[in-house]
Amino acid sequence: MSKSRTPSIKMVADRAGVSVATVSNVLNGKPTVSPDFARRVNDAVRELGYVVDLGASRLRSRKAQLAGVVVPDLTNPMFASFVSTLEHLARLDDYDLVVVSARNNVEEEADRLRKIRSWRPAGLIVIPCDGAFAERLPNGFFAPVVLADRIPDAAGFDLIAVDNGPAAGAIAAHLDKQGYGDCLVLGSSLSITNVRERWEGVRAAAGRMHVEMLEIGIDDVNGAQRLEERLRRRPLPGALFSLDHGTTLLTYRTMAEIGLSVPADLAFASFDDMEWMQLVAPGITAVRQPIEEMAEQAWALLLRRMTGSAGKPVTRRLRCAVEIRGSTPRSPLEEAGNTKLGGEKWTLQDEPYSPE
Amino acid sequence: MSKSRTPSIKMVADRAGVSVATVSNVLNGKPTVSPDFARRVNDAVRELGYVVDLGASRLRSRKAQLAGVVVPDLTNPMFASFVSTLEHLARLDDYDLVVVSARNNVEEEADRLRKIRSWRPAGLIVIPCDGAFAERLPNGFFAPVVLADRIPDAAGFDLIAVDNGPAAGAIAAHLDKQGYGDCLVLGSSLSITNVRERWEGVRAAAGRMHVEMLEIGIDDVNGAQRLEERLRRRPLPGALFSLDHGTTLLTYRTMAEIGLSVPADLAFASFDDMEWMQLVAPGITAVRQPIEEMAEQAWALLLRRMTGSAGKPVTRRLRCAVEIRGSTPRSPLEEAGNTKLGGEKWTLQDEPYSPE
DNA sequence: AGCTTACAATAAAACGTTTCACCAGAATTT
DNA sequence: AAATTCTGGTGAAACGTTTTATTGTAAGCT
Repeated sequence: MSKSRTPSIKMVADRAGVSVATVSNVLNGKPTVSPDFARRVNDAVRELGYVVDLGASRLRSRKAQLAGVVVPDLTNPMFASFVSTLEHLARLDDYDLVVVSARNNVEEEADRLRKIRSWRPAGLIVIPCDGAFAERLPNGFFAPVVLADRIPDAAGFDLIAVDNGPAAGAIAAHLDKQGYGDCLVLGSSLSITNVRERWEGVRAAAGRMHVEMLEIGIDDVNGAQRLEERLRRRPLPGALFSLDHGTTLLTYRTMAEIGLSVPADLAFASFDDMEWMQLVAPGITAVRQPIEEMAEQAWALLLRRMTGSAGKPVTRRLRCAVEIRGSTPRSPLEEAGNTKLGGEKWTLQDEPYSPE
Repeated sequence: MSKSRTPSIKMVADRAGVSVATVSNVLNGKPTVSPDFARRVNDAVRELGYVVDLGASRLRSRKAQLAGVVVPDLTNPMFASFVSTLEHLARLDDYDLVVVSARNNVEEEADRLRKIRSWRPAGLIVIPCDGAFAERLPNGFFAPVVLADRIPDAAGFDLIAVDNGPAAGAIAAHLDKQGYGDCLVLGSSLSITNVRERWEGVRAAAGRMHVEMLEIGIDDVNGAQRLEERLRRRPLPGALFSLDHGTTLLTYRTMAEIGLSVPADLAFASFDDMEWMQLVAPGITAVRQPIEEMAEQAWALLLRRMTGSAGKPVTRRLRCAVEIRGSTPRSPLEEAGNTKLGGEKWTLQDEPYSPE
């Protein structure tokens, strides 16, 4: 047997009896090649099972067709579906994607960003771990960067996000209108800009309802304990509003462990709508983010930037939908048993949102 | 301003006043370099913000330090956490990962496999879409391949999977022992080898319980309709056992829409334990797969193969845990109200499993 | 018939690295 | 002091491509 290696363009050229340049021309669809030669090359390619070496190809041609994606956590279903959509879109435009997760860790994110430069991507889509993203971006990074979902402290970035404030405000207004006197707002950390925006949205729209915020961190045992203590103290708040996915999970589990029941003991709403929230009874009132659309817009924008469109940084806010379900019934004191699955769907009206 | 480009090793060499070779030696920690020169090089690297070009580096050194990962669907939480674990492990061993999703599509998987060769990975970890994986692996592929989770029809692959048969059998035995007379087993498709193994495990362990299988496909409206029709027909089966995540989701939602209640109308169990299954009331009896361990074993095995360990293909079966919860109470006819959240945990005994 | 144009194919340079062979000088041995 | 071995450093080749410039040949024009 021949000492087989993965075949190179040279081996193809030899086998087809042509020059390397001709093989390259055929493979890249250059028009100046006769049908006869093209056939011979294609045959050789097929017989050898040749595929181009991306590294070498990119090195020489200096065109990347490669984008990097950095997300805080792949196991979060929101981000997973964000990545999955991006992957699909990128493929349609003939781009490759290098995806990395920061595992909810700021230093790891910085590390990944440094590392991803080695790939020489033509652009980057990043969902940053927190607002201080700008500090972690390597200084000599030239490729365009589009941020998504989470809002950076510093200006000057392209940004595709959702209207956190108004959407959270819609939930607060809903709770207020239903007659809840006070609402305990829960979130991982106000250092995450989204959580901050949501909390501010709640305060702005709370009306007569008294609101209060409790930060419980990410995977933080102390935070979890503070939450449990609060839920064991009496009187309970009339409603709970959890501002992010991780917090919602923890809160809901804690309530179950303590034996609190929704909505009899308190109402419950969540930012981030997950699949199971319409499977539990009663369904959980939640803000649903247009995650696929976010991916689409982010990709479209990055693609424009990668193909040379200059211009001022763009900020776009996408509109969330609010799903009203059984966990926040009209009047918590009088009728506490509306456990109908699912619920009416209420969409934010189309009012313009102007960031900053 | 200088016409800045992303800095190359040559620019570093110029700035440090040394040769390119020396820069390379410093960067790769070659011992034969004086502290003084090393410092100068490191300074220049820092000032320029230089990072190596992975493509060029790999091209010349011919050592890849790169592995590919192909999963059927990133939005499936199981696979997402599989990938996330792999990513972490790979980083610890200084490997890069290229992750792609086949989006539950056999042709797309074939396409991705072809494409991923262009990266010249040193190895591949694949969770195949179905058993016919071998046909889709490009013929001239030399790097080692480790399959995970799903069992291929053809032999000759390294494989890390779970003990589908025994685990599913344990659920069937449990249902039988609880006195359910018949069980409708649901799954996406028997063309997925896991589903087949599980179904066979059920049949082998069903005892006196009558079992029947219904395939409902993946995102298949006809299948969904067949399921709904069956659930509207009377008499209902005593128990439902769903063999994969997607099917569980669909089934549970359909039951809710029809107005069937668990476990009053029928018992319900699932292969694949998801977070929400202990959040709903009653909790859902489920088989929990050791997904992180699967990733660990797959990586360890691939790493061995990539670093030259030859030898016969290895098959390893990991043991699943069975979580008994309120959805499959002891006696469905007499006591139909045990809706306690959570439940006792039952682990498979440590009997050897031989996959021939 | 001569002279330009157009075409098809190729040789060779280049991309950013790593590695190999080599070299000058210092340190050691004889 | 001459001969040898180390030592720390460098020039140039090589990796697998794409691209540019160049060649040889056939066709089109006076």
